[in-house]
Amino acid sequence: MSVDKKEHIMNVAVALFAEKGFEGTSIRDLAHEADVNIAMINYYFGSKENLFVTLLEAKARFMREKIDAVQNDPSLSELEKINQIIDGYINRFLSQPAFHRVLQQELLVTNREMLHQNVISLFIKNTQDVVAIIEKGVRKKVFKKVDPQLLFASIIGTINQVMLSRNMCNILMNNDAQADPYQNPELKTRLTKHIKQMVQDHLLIQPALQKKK
Amino acid sequence: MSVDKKEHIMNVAVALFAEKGFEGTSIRDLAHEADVNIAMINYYFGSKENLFVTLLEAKARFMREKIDAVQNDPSLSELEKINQIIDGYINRFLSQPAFHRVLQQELLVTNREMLHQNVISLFIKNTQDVVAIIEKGVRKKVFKKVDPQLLFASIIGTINQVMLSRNMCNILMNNDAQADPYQNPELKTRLTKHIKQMVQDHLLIQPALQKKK
DNA sequence: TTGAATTAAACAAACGTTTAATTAACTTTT
DNA sequence: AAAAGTTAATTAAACGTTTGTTTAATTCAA
Repeated sequence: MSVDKKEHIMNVAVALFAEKGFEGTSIRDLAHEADVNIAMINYYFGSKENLFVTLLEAKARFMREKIDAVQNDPSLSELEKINQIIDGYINRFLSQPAFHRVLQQELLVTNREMLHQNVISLFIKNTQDVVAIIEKGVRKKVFKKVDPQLLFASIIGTINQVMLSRNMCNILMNNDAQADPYQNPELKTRLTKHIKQMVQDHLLIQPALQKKK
Repeated sequence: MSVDKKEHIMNVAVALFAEKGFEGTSIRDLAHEADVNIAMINYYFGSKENLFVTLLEAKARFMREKIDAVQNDPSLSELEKINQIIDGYINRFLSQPAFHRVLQQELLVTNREMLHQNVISLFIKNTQDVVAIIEKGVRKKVFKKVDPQLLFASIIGTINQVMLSRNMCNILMNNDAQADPYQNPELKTRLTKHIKQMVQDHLLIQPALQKKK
């Protein structure tokens, strides 16, 4: 019963933080939206900031699995690994747009230093892993000599750009303004196809291979 | 005297909003940091929200020039136009990191609807123009059949990704943690080279042309 | 002397948090 | 199995701050 309620509060909190930001969301808002007493939030989480940290830690665990699995699979070529990582990111980001929004906000705002560092450390490991895969491909001469860090930035940045604003995404996708683009399976299809094609064009030495679709 | 002071307040406001967010910055903070009386902010701008709008409108004017100029230049090829637009975005974003951060925050937070719409409308026109250039290149068969909207998202998204967090950018660039990466000319060089190369690889039909560096 | 610029002080409202009292849910004792 | 005891969950109310904004008085410049 108590665990359910805690989780319920956290889910409402993600939605509100995503919409209004951390500072913009009051505990009274949150309590009202979650239909619990104001005091319950401090009772469960100690403080508003602690609720945020708890929330981050709980959700962030699900973020590392894919890359770990891909990295240690010897049967995959470097390009296949990159492609699977692209799939992984698209799936993860699109399936939790509210949480993703909260993370992005925390990256942009630098005055809550501890939270900021927490979020950044989530990204560092992933960056290093992906960069390592690209560099291996370059050494093997299956990839051109690219800028691995910035190519990673392009992959993530493309998805992030689409996730920046529901409104802007609808304009990009030619949807009507009220729609939720992240529920639309076409977005995932287009995103996946575009990013993979772009990365492949940029990485592969023999363009002939590209035709083997 | 009064114009100088107004501008001074706006400059301090951009810096504070960028660091702490709009809700996270109090008028007292701002007044103290700008070394003016608390009442002066409402005296000049009417309200905190109005200060924000004024700030947006004042800074956003500088954002449209480049694309307008490029778009109507008949001497440029489509690829040259794209390349110049890439230069334009990189220069603009890197030269005003604080303001850029404020814009991004406003895109992520959706509860101040009017401001949100204001920021979005800045991007729409640019998106449409760039998409039109790409589509023209595709019709002329100098470009492959790409996804113009998402390619634009990749260009902007790559720069945005690097601008997300000073801290994360330093990790990407192998700088020490305290440095200001946006002052480092190497970032601009790397970004420009990477994005242009990637876009070119993705767009151009004849890969032989790429070697003509 | 008139109007704008500037100030310190005060305003109500909203903020995160805490308190003290009450209810609910188990444990232990009889 | 009922009663007593114990801990946890929940509540309304209040706490002291801080918030954005306004007022009324004062200084400054033309």
